[in-house]
Amino acid sequence: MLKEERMSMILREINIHNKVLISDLSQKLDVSEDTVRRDLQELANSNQVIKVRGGALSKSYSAYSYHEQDIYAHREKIIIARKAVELLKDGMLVLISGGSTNLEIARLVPPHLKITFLTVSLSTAMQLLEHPNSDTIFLGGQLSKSARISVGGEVIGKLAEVRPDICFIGTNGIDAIAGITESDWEVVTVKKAMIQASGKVVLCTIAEKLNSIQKIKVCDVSQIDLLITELNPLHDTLAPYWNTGVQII
Amino acid sequence: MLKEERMSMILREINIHNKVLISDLSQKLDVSEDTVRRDLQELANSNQVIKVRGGALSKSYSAYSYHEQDIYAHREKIIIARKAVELLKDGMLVLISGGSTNLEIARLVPPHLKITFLTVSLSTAMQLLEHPNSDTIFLGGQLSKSARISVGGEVIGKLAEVRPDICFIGTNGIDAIAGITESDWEVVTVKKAMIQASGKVVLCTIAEKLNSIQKIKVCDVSQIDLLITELNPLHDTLAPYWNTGVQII
DNA sequence: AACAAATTTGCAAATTTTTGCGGTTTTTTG
DNA sequence: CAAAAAACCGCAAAAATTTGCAAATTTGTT
Repeated sequence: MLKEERMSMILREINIHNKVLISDLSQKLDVSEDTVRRDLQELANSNQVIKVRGGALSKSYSAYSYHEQDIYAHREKIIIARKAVELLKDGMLVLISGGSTNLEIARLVPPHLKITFLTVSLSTAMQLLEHPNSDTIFLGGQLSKSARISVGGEVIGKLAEVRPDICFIGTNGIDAIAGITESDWEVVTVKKAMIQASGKVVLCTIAEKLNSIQKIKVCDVSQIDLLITELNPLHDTLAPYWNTGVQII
Repeated sequence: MLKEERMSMILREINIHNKVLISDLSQKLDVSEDTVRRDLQELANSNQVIKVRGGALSKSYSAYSYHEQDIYAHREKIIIARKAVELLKDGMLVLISGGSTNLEIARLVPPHLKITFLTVSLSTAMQLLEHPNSDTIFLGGQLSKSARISVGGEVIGKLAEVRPDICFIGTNGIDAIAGITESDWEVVTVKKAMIQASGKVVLCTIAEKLNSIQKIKVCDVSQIDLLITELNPLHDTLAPYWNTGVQII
């Protein structure tokens, strides 16, 4: 294995877990702990990670995260993202929205895939730029301060011109009867347009959001093709959704 | 086997796998490791691959990329940004490009100002979102991995539809005779359009970049309205620009 | 076709970089 | 304070690169 390859695997590991242990890496990469230590030192020298005793931390974990609220329910979101990236295939046109779950998906896109991503989220776009083989297109427009995505007519217009194979959206509210609901009018408008545009709609959300209702409706559950949570599809919590026509994984 | 034939096979291999080992190639192509090494060196010199010890990596393999989080010449850039934000007035439509100097400007926009910003840079946009009173509009399009800005027809088209009061751009090369020059064709195209669109063009650059020339021309110095560096306008280094018609502060 | 010039290739020796390991020092933790 | 874990140090083996050079190959010209 090339040194740079090894170091990029370390970086990737740090991006995913926000931390690494020297002992883990040594085992996983099949090199001595000293080598891992030297690699981490080098990455720290070039300001790419933060070296700490026993391992290293993601820079974003300490420095950047003044926006991103310390990624709530990170573990669950990783489980969801792992399921989500399974759906990706070479050559796809993929629409991906904002939110921390989608950001996690962007992090976990397998490096070898060649995909064209469309996004409206600044942080998702930044993450996707790290991917070696994929193109990213940002659908521009007025930026929403709260959601940190572009909203308004400009985006809606663009969304009417594309036909993505698949679309990943998150949500703050989903209920078997009330459907998908949000609290921000502009965000709802964009999500509606995203759902309208896409061949297959995937909703990714932690189980906590199940059975919660917000003020503005995005769509019915039946308009979602696939629902991804961190739970087993047969878990009781998901029972209300078993007969809504949506596939659950 | 012809040399060019061999080198194109190497390139293909790199494009498929994102990396190659000299030992592998030597065996597969039935030439000595030295020959492969020289080939890779040549491909690296012409900027087609990234040479590393033991093999080479695809250029797009950004994992080992050095996106400098720590800002080079930060002190100087703050001086420049302080001068730049003096130009901002309530109600302006301001176009602002990427680069660390412009990011610094975005940081230092006085909180009370009500401004509408247009930008093509992800990091600048993120910074501008922190501003309490200003709106930010992102001009979307295909994102350039290296420059981390949107490029291509989509952006150029949008730029033709707006008429900002003022535009802040940075550069890697400025020379009194050669003009403003850059090394990335896509970036040059966007900057040209930005200059074309704007009422007043402000170039912000650290003195180190003065009198350096890159490969592709953006415009003549005379097309710039205002040049901002960290130096006193009467400093010797700026002498070549005194009679170019550009105002210096 | 022949031949000289220029380029390319392979080889071996010298050099540099990387890596693992044992011993020592420093830091953490109870 | 003492035991354990991690980091540091120096060294030697292994791997990769550089360099000089001669042989082989390609190119251009008559």
